[in-house]
Amino acid sequence: MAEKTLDTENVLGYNVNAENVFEKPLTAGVKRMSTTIKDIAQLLHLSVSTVSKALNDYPDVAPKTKQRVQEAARSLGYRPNVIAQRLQSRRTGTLGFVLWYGEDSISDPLFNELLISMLDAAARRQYDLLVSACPLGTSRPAAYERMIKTGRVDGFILDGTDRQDDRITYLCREGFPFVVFGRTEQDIDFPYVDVDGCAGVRQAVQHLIDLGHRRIAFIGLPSFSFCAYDRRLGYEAALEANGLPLETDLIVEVEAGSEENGYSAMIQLLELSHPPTAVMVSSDLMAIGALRAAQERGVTVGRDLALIGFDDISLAAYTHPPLTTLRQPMQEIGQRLVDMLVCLLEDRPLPERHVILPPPLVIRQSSGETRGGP
Amino acid sequence: MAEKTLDTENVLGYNVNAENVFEKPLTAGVKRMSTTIKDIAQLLHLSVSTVSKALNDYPDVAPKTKQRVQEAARSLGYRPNVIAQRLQSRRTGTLGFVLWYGEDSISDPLFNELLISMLDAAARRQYDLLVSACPLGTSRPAAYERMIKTGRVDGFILDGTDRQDDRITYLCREGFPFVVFGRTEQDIDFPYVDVDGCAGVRQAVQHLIDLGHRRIAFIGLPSFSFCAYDRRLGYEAALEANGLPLETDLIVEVEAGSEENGYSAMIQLLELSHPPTAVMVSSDLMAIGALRAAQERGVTVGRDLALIGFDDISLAAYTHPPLTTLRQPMQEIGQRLVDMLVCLLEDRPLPERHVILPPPLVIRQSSGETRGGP
DNA sequence: CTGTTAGCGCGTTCAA
DNA sequence: TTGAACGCGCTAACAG
Repeated sequence: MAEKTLDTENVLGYNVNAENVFEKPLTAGVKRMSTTIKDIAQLLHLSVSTVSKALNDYPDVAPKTKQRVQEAARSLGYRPNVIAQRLQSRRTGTLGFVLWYGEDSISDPLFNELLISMLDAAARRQYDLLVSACPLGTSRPAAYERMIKTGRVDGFILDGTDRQDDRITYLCREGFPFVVFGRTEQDIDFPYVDVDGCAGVRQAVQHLIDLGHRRIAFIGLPSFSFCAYDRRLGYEAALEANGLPLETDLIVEVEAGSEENGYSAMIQLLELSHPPTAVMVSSDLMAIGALRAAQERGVTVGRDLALIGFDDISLAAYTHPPLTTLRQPMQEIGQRLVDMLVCLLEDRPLPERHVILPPPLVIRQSSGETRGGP
Repeated sequence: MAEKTLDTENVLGYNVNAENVFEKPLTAGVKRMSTTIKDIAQLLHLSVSTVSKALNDYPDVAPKTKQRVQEAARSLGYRPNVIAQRLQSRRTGTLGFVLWYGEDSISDPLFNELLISMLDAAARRQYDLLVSACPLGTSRPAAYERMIKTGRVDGFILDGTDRQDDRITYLCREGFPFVVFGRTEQDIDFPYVDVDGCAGVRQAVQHLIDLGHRRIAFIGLPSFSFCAYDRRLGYEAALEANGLPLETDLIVEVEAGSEENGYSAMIQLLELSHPPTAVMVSSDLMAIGALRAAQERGVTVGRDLALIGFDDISLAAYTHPPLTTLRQPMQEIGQRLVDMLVCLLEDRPLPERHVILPPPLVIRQSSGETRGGP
């Protein structure tokens, strides 16, 4: 959202973030498209309530009328108006997802997969998914509060947790249903699905150690993010378990997981007087940047340098060399998030309140072959 | 959506696509969260309608009461219930977007940008965007029909048009509002935004010709897709304008714009007895695959071979060598689509009914420097 | 200026 | 077994 290429400008001079508490009512433009229960009732000389009951398969309707009604409905192409159903039932049948975007997170390659799997699972459960995009930097609880107060959604799916996450504090206090992709360090219990970044990275780094590496660097994300911190812990744990020293020179923390940041972090590592022989990178996009940096400096990844990423984005298999990485099973994650939230909303017991999935280590060529001693 | 990793399976055995015309009503679980107009009315000993009018700034309310009401509303954190507003106004305030996904289109890198810009523009106009994911292969008009009949949306945004597009035929016949990213060859007039793929590719190929290339290949998408065909026309036009022959050997059409397909198309071209010296590729993702193929075969892109992509995805700047490409201004496209549809919905005149944006040629290293004759 | 009445389309009492 | 009456929360027409 950097550039303002559009010439139509802020057409109404409308400022969404202003203290404009009262959204103006939707104006005019009435159009009738679909058939209603009333139409069927009139056609069949029945009462509206009988038709309604027939359509919803109530037991106290004569089988004959039930059939007549359903046939009429079918032939008229009747579909119940969800807005009316929602008002009546006081349930929106809608799951909310707020997409927090910054300059960099716009092209997050995993988001597509998460979105599609959530949409798919939601549709299967007869729910809509309402996605709302908000720029990072605005108050986060406020965005959720608005959706709650205006009655748009029944519950939320959150992702990208911070170690201390104000959204979770807020939603818990409100008692509004939600599930989370990710964990926090807060002393609050909430339902979540997460990938075990710590164990995954630990396994990956162990793999590097087993290959003979001793100077292993780490390129990570800002440690206020839970998963960033979690992954880093895995890195530290692996070193410690193998009696290797933790050298601060070898740890680079960047602001966002972009290609460019991976590139410059790698340059920084390569310029060290005693550069690492292996690098664990917290995201594939950054790993691709790191790959480019190495290539530019004449360092052959997979031979002179071992590199492991995180995510297993679709391109990871096609880099040069193909990227060893930890795979995030986004399909399963999205599906489970939706299933859990729907359980919550329908007062069904949750099979598992906390799901932690292991990210499988996908070994390709970037981590190289076994090598000699240090 | 290839794998079925989830063990919870089809929990209810519910089949969305079945002839299940009547969605079961949303069950139980009533919860009161927000304050209503009624609450304010009771608190202030006023009638509901007066409060409503005060909130909506009607002229026929005493300034004093208006202020009292607005203050009460503010302090109670009142937000109008959008569901009720929608039922009343018979407008959903919601734009619909159906995301058609296949195996490959899941990781379409441009979709993120389109989505965010649409969400952003919609929010600015006080509209929600309802995204619905449907697998390719199911009836397309049916998906839109369902959203219309159930009263979920006021209008649609379509993308990825075919030269003959059944969705457009359907929506036109229904007289339901929609705008399109892309054009068709049908004899129907509808509002659209599109990128001039023909002119863009023509310019790109001309650039290659100006660099001295004479054997220029084309890797394209299936020609039932409008933009695929459009781009190919640009390729052919450029050749013809320069008196170059059209050689069918040099044209490869793949099924989808994946990295792998770009790779194998490129391999096919390189194995020709008389391979091309330049290749115009219809998408960046495919161009990245083509890059890999060239590299693998020891062909140095930017020197031995010129390569141009299409899209300007964020990674295009970071390939090796950086990719010359035609940039699709997704921000502007998404914004314009939303603005146009909102105009339609609010019966405001459309500034432009047909918008065709030129895709700027972004010259990087993959197209190489000027070279000698053929 | 305010309040009463009506209705958006639906599901759900409770009488008949 | 059917239908009449009510309410979800809101806006809108009309009386007072």
